[in-house]
Amino acid sequence: MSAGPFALVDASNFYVSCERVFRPSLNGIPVVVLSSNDGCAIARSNEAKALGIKMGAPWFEIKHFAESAGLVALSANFTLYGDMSDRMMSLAAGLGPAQEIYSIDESFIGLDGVRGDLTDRARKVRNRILVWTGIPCGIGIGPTKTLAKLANYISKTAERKPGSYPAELAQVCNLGTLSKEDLDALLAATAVGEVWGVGRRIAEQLEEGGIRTVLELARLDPATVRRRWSVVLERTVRELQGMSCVQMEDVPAPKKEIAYTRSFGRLVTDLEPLLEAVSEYASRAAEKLRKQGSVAGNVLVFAHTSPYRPGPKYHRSVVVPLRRPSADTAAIVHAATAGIQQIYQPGFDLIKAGVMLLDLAPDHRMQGELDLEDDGAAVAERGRLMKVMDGLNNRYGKGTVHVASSGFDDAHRAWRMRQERRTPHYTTNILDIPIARA
DNA sequence: TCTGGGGTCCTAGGACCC
DNA sequence: TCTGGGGTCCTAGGACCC
Repeated sequence: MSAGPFALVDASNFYVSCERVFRPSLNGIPVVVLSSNDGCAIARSNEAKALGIKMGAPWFEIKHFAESAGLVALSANFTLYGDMSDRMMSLAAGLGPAQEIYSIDESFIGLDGVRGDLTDRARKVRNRILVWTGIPCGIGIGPTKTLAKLANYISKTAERKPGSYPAELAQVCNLGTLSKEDLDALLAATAVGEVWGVGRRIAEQLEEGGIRTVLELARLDPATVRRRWSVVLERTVRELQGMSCVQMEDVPAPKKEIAYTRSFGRLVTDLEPLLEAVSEYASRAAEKLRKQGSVAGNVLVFAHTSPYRPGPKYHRSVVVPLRRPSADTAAIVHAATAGIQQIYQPGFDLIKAGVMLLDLAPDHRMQGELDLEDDGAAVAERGRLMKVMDGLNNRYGKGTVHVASSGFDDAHRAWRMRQERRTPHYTTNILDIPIARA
C-alpha cells in the first residue's frame, strides 16, 4: 500500500489533443469532439471553452459557431483515444513507483519514497509525454488524492486562464512545497464545486450554507459534515485537511456490472428492429464480459423514449435471471430478447435501449475441466465456440461473426448510430496510417 | 430535425425473520 | 382498547465520477 504524496497526471482536453496530433491544422482553433450519434460535445479545446461551449452541450445548439467562429466538430474516435491513452499511461508511470489508471486520460501516481525535487521530476515527465506522444497534460501533487486532484485543476486553470492563479503553478502544481499561507490563499481562491467528490447538488447545498470556497469547506468539522451530508463528504473534508483517506488502487478491480447501451440513429417503434438492436447490444456486452473473464447471473434490458421530446413517455426495464451464470452470447442474447419482448409496448417512439449484465462472478471453469453438470460437455463446447468467435472478431474486425438475430441488412438497420465526422484509426489500422509526403 | 455512455457507492425503506 | 425490537437482505433512487 502506498501512502502520500500523490500526483495526478491528467491530459488537457484529451480527445481533442489526440485529434490534433494527427491533424496539426486543428491547433489554435476551436474544436469539439461529439458523443455517439454526434449528439453533444464531450471534449472541447481551450478555444471552444472560451466560446462558452459547455461540457455536454448539444451539437445543434452550438453548430452556429462553425460558421461564426470556425468551430470544427469531430465524431468520437475511441479506438484512437484508447491507443493514445496506453502510450501516455506508460510514460506517466515513470513518475513514481505506483500507478492507478483512473480514467482514459488520467492516472494517480504514488510518490511514496521518491527522492529529490518532485516538482522538477514532474516537469520532466510532463515534457516527455508531450514530446513522445504529442499530448499536453497537467500534473498536480499533494499529500492526499483529493489535494492532488485539486492541484491538477489549478495547474490546468493557471495555464488556460492567465491571472487566475500564480503563473508558476501552470502545468505542474505541487501543493506540498507551499507555505500554509500560500496554500490557504489558493484554497480560498477556488470554488467549492471544483473539489473531487463535490458535484452540482452538494455544491448548491454548501453555498446555501455560506460555504463557497475550498478553504471554507476544508475548515468544517468532519463530524458535522457526516451528520449533515454523508460519510463520503466527510472523507473529502478530511482529505482536504491533509489526512489521506483514499488509497491507491494499483490493480484494477473487476467490474461489478457491464453495460452496453446506445441511443438509436433513428427513432424505433416496431418490435423487430428493437429486437435486432437488443441482440447486438447483448452480444457486445457478452464480449466485454468474456474479456474480463467473468460470468453474469442476471441480464437487465431496458428501453425508453426521449426525455426531451414531447409525446407519450415510456421507460421500462426488466431483469432476466440466467439459468446458470454464463458468458455465452447465445444465452445472454436469449435472455435479453425475451426480456424486451416482455416489456415491449407498441406505439412509442423509442430513442434508446440497453443491456446490462449484473451479478458478475469470476469464470472459474477452466477449459477441459470435468463438469459434472448433465450438460457439461455442451457447456465446454460453447466455451470453445465463444473463443473462436472472439478470435475472429478481434482479428478481422468487430461484427465479422455475429448472432443472426442482430440482423444482416445494414440498410434496414437504421437504429445504428450515426457518426459522420470520424477521423481514421491512425494508430491501430495499417490502412489508416498517416503518410508523410516529401 | 438535432440532447452520450459507463461506472461506483451510499442511503432509505420495505420485506422478512426471530 | 390494545399492536416490540432488532437484525439482515434487497432494491430503487440519488449523487458522484470520467
